[in-house]
Amino acid sequence: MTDIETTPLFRKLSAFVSLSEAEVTVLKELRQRRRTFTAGRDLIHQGQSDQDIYLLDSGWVCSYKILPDGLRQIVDFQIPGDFLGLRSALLQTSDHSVEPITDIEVSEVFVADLLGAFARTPRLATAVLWAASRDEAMVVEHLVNIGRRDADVRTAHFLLELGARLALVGLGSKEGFACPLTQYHLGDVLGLSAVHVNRVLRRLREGGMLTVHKGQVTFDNYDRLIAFAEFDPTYLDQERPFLK
Amino acid sequence: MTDIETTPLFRKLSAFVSLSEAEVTVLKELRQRRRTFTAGRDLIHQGQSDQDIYLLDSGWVCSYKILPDGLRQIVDFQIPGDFLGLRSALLQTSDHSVEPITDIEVSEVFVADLLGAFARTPRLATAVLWAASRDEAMVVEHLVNIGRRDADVRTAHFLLELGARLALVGLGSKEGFACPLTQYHLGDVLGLSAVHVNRVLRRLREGGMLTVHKGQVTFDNYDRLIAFAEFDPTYLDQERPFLK
DNA sequence: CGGCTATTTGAATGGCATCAAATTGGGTGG
DNA sequence: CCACCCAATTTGATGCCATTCAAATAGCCG
Repeated sequence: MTDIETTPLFRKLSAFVSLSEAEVTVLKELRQRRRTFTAGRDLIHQGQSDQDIYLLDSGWVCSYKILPDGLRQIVDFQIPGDFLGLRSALLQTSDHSVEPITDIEVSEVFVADLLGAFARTPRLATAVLWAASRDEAMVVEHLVNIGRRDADVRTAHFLLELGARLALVGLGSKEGFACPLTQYHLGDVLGLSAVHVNRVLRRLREGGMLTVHKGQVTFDNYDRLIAFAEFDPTYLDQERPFLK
Repeated sequence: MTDIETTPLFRKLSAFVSLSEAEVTVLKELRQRRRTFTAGRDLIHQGQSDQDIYLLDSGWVCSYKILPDGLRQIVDFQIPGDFLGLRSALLQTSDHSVEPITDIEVSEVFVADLLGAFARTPRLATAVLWAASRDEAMVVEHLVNIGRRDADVRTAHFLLELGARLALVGLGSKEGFACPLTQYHLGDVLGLSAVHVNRVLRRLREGGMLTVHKGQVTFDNYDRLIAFAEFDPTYLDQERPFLK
């Protein structure tokens, strides 16, 4: 296993709380078996109970819900350093499914171990609560996006936000980012049909704002794009650890 | 102050973890000044930083975001026992505003006290993490509702879910519940115009499913309604404490 | 009773979905 | 290396759901 201080989870939690030697050790011991999953095969099924928690080491996954009529809504994408199934474990039953978009590597974490770690190192519990709050803030922004913005602004805003998240872990910049999502994925996350996503992307491209092509999102004019999308670029910033 | 064991927060956390005598004492000591706010005046402003946390004792509030063009999206309603501003405090700046819908009573909780309580009684931290997960699950369900259901089903589903939440704290039943929301509130929470909400409510009424009148939501035919709304009535159930 | 807010209804517009079909491109096996 | 296949992308045509604008009615409070 690589040195923990370079892992995405450590980097993420460090943004909130300066972890002590002992806390890092606890964090390290949480990780059990390393596992890999292939793209497209669900890791967690809606309705499943008592499944384990995973920590995403590499690759992309999405959490989604399926409605009775087969429509799908993607709630969020997870990138390295994110927990998979933490909420499901706490609530004892999964309210959503989780599907790998690319092949992924995860570390298994046992629920009992995690709760034990919280008991022994409370600052870790607070740090995980912080991370959960950050996830919730992203879902909330997503909700507003779907509820109140039209398709063009919504799409631009979503891609900017995804780029900002990826930039935080070194996987993107103002130029753009590598993106394995299809137009079907984009439709399901944006609450649009894939056909309409295609038209939206064409308008954004012809407006000189962004291009999506061959697994690459390119911001052609970053400043015009953030103005158009009403995007707040400071949104995900976390400049200083909160808990000393 | 009333006996803590009858407070909504205690009832809620007890659904997840059996609290010890010592933990109850800590919970009791968290509550500082009791304050009241009048309907319509924001308690927390979008963009504000370093504000305190409140615990809602009575009344209804909503959390919302305002877009640059003035459109509003209500993210969630809070009812007694819910924290206000917990996420904002952890993230150090508020990504949303909070407005009382009715006159409300809150207890002030200092951030430092709460973090201190987590350090001394880790089970409390886990319980609050559980409560936060439950809140996130509700936001996720709301997201799916807006993203993928048409206006009629969306509205029916939302009112059923609100009724279920209220039933958990003794404020509603299969018959219906008292509801201070206007059609503007419903529009802003459902991502619809108030005018269209009116038409939707008429269709639901004429379909014999539910009636909204004079601050009262009445489920005229509960079974037909849950079938129509694709509502899972077990959704918020929490039958047994998870942490012994 | 007057004034305000919330509700209700109508008519016209438009954004997005749906259905259908053509085209592109990557991957695979012969 | 080419032929083929399948998935993803692209474009057109049509219809509907929800918005917007407008105005009337109902209900509540001072």
